[in-house]
Amino acid sequence: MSIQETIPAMLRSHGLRITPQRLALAELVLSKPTHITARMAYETLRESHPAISINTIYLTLRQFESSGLLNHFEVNGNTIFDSNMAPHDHACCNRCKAIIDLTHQQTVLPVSPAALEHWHIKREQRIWSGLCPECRNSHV
Amino acid sequence: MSIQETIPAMLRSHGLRITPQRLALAELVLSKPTHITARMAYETLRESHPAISINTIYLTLRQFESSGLLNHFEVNGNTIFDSNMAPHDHACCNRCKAIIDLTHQQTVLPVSPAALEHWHIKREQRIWSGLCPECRNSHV
DNA sequence: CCCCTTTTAGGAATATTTACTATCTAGGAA
DNA sequence: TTCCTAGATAGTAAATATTCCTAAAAGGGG
Repeated sequence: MSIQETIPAMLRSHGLRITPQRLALAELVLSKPTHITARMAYETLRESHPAISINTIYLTLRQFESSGLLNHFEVNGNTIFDSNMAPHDHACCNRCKAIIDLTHQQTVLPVSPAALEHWHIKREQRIWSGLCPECRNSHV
Repeated sequence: MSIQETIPAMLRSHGLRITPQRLALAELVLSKPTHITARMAYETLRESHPAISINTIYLTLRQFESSGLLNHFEVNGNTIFDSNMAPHDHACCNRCKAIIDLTHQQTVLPVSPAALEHWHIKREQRIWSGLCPECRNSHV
């Protein structure tokens, strides 16, 4: 999300109508860098929008992604939607499922390999997986 | 799969009993570097083992992975089992779903970031996604 | 305020993966 | 070789995730 751009303005600038459901979902996931599943978003939004449908959640998340407002990745059987659009990588704990961001300064610059020169690459993702410090220390 | 090691010997050395189902699956996925889904393995093995259960496929693939004979990754909604145990990365076409291997010589050496120094990292994966040359050129 | 197009909710369909369980079998022991 | 037991399998059902379909509702430009 661009600095100083309101959520309604952001939706409008991507040609998306302002609806209560869309606004609520955008505020939940787009107002700050967030990792969330469709199910988690659904459970959260049901508190304020009891009639909201999970179908709408999926549809709207896909729209946000097509509009370049979100990315998603899949790990440990979950589809995670990520509103941090700055280039970064992830580390995932296989036990507690925690996911942390790693900036490219923390890793190394990604280099598109020569073997992909005729591809049209949209995205590069890197995932480190294993046990986070807490899970590593709690009994194996 | 170690060079010159037979499939039965490989199963035995990992404490896995030799059964017709397990042998067939091992020959399908472990005898050469392979990308395969559980469903694809099931459909293939049904030809030679009509009564085989997809349950067995899932169970056995998980056993192979626990034994260090396989890895898996998730992309485009599919869980891909990969018997190439040499360090490598992947490129996936979002349209035709093709998946190619990229050796680390083709990319850059992965470096475990300092932020992960207290983690117990088991695996690092990198996925480039977009359109492969063929899909890129066929009409958008 | 009207109208058209988009959006939504809800139900159903599909696909994937796991759980449960009774039966079967591989392979070591006798 | 035969017996025995732990491990393996098939089948069914269940849990979960995701998409499809459709009628009804609603946003927002004119």
